[in-house]
Amino acid sequence: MKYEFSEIESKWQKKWQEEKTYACKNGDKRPKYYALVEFPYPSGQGLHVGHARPYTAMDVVARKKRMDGYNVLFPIGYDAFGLPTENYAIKNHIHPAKVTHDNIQNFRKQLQMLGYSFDWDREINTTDPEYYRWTQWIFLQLWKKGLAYKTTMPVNWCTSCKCVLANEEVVEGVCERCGAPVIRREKSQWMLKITAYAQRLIDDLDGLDFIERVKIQQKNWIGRSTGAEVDFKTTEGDILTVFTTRPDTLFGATYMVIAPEHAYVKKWAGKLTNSDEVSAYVTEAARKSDFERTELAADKEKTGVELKGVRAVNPVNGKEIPIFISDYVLSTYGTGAIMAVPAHDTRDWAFAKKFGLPIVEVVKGGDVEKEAFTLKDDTGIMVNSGFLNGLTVRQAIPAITQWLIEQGIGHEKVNFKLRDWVFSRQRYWGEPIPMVYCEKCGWVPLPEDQLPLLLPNVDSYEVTDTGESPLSKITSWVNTTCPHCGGPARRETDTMPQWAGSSWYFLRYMDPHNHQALASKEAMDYWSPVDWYNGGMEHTTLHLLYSRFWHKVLYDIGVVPTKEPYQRRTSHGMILGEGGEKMSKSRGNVVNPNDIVAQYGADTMRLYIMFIGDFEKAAPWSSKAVKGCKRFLDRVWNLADLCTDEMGYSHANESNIHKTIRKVADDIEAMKFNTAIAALMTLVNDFYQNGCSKGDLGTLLLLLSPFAPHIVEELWQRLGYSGKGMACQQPWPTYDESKTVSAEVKMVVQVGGKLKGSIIVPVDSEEETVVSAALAEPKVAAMLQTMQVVKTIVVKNKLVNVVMKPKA
RNA sequence: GCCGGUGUGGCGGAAUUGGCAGACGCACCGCACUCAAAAUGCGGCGGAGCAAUCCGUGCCGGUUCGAGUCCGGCCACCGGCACCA
Repeated sequence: MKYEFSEIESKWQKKWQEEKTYACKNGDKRPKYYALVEFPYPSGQGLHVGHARPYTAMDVVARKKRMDGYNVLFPIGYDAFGLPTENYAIKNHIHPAKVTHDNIQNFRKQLQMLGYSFDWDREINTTDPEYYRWTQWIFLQLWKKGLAYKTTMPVNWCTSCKCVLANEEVVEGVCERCGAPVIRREKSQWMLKITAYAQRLIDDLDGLDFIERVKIQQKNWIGRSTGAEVDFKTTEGDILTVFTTRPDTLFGATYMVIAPEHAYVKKWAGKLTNSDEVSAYVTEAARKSDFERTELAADKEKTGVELKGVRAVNPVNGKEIPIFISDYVLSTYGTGAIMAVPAHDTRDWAFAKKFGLPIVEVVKGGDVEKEAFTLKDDTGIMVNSGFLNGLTVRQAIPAITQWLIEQGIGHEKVNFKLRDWVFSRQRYWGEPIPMVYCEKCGWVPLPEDQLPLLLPNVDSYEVTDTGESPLSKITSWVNTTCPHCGGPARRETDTMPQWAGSSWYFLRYMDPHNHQALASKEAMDYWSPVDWYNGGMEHTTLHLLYSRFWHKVLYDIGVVPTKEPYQRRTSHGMILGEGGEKMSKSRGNVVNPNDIVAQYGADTMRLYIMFIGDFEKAAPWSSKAVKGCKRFLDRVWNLADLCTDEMGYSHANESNIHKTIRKVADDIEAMKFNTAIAALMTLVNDFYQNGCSKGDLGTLLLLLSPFAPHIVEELWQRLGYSGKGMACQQPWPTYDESKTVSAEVKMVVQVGGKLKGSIIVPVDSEEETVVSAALAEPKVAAMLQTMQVVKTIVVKNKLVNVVMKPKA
């Protein structure tokens, strides 16, 4: 009897489809478990082995949880709005909806080919008007809460996509998606006020089971820092406010710097004696792309111009100090102005050295002529600082802050690096923003009963030269009436970014066919929160942060029952090409899951992708190693012919079976899928060694079923177990703790920590018994001719270490 | 520069919480089966040595009866942030 994987796999996949084996029910009495994977973008290339790793992992988890007795929600859908589809549509003159539809067909087929236990009745698609109706609805709620606003500001403009990007989408000055340079451009944009949630996005991480690196990366991205705002009087009689995290160094502030974009540059323009030089610098700074700025930042070469004719006054000592403009000060952070303390800040130090400005040491502990002394702890003592002298930095910060408050010129202040989310995209294939502009009433939201605002058909999806969305050309759609006053008005023509639909999709799965709400209250109460969400690290500061933000807003307006959407977040490593480099079309090292399934079957594919290595780390694909997994399944298959008819456990394997039941369960929970499979392989090797009964094999099949469900169902049926139902519907085997240990144990004998041999003793033997057995061990006994025992260390059931010294 | 992570055989990787380094798999070698090969089964497989033994988890030092694991100091690579005051 041969293992015909291809027939077996289609047989069971068909049965699962027909019987809806993996459908789950809202409100079921069993405890719920919500396992989530990041839904794919249905690209034309189809499913990639990079998808198979996290999807298989969570499928294993979902299948295991069902066997543990949970009502498991394990859904899938498609994040289908986005640029590649639109670009493909433009090139081939096919409607993006058609492209999307075809790609989804292909993805669905591939996902089913791998035997994933998704509940296919809950499949969603972000481009479906019944779906994006609620994406638009959420936007309206954000508007009502004052969290959506339109403003003109310099934005990141991708020169190739001809589209605005969020800060999160710009990587090293280039577009994250296409790699083209990003320039800054003034544009009127919809913005979402994620900054209003900055503190809560940090604080609420505490109660979550996110892997630590995700928490840290999110915290760094949000970038909270505590300091003070300080007002400096100027010779113009106005006030220049700065933000500093080092108010303790105020006595060392020998000059000030403001960003080239700072409003005061214009305000003081008339007073400046070097206005030509200043405006030249401002123009030059504005001209620089983000890429050039980033490049220059790398070598830290400082540039700047003094604003001659205007000076500021240091409030602690009354000294007049110069004011510079320089692009090392960012207009978007703090107040866009700083007090420069060259002795204790490396950037200010470099600038001061270049421009010959005074460096005044106010914290003793370094050599400020050589480099800035920046430690912010108790290492340094305040000097040259009047009433602060003698204090440590940590003591000086509250002291000076108190003084600033008393003087009425400053206060404590918290700042974040996080900026508001640029939400407009000048493209066709996205959710229309349901807003209307009326000359009389301003921006007016579409009434909720007019949702969904359908994406109109256009003749051409080409981007316009002016950088406006293709929608702007459809005048019949753009021109409308104001929902407020009934007068003529224009629709917003920008669409939402791809992150919109994915910010709430996990809620729709809970109740995907609801026409009254994004999901019913009952459904959300039952399923919330997602118990385990696995996804890529690349989404940590984008999707994961955005969806936490939206969820908190929905929580605040009473729509969702929990503060946080996801209880546990884990992340998988990348699958690399055979040589260890990234898989890419250009390198020609892409592995297509279809080929692996055709050659070895879905079960081998699943098993290998889980066995390949540590789930959290990158792992190179090996076409040779795949065979090892196929060989293992062949060995399992052949056991059906070798096993005895006995229904219980055969004695020789019993303790190993109990141990393996525990190990596989523990390893799945800890994402150690590779060692879970190794344990199953060991057990199979034992079966070959010691023989196995039908009962042994039945248990092995149940343990294997989350990983290789098709072969398991087939063997389960052939062994005659089908009266109990399918293997995937069985409870997880139980183990007996007492049977995981054998009656006797091998203990290691060491002398001075070096391995000398081993002894077999009954479990939990007394120390004296163990020690005398150890001393009788031949090698140890031989050593005792010339040595004497100093002491012995016994680790229960593990080892004996005898410490010796030469006989006197 | 800052934050996080990782360094273990020819390769992918194991090793509760300081207790037999190299589980499991790949590759390779040997044996059985075969006319032969493949497949399969069984065995071997860190290095040096005939052996007893010695050496071995990126490098240098330390703590400990005992260190891949803990501490101090380096090096290399990967990921994130990057003039955030």
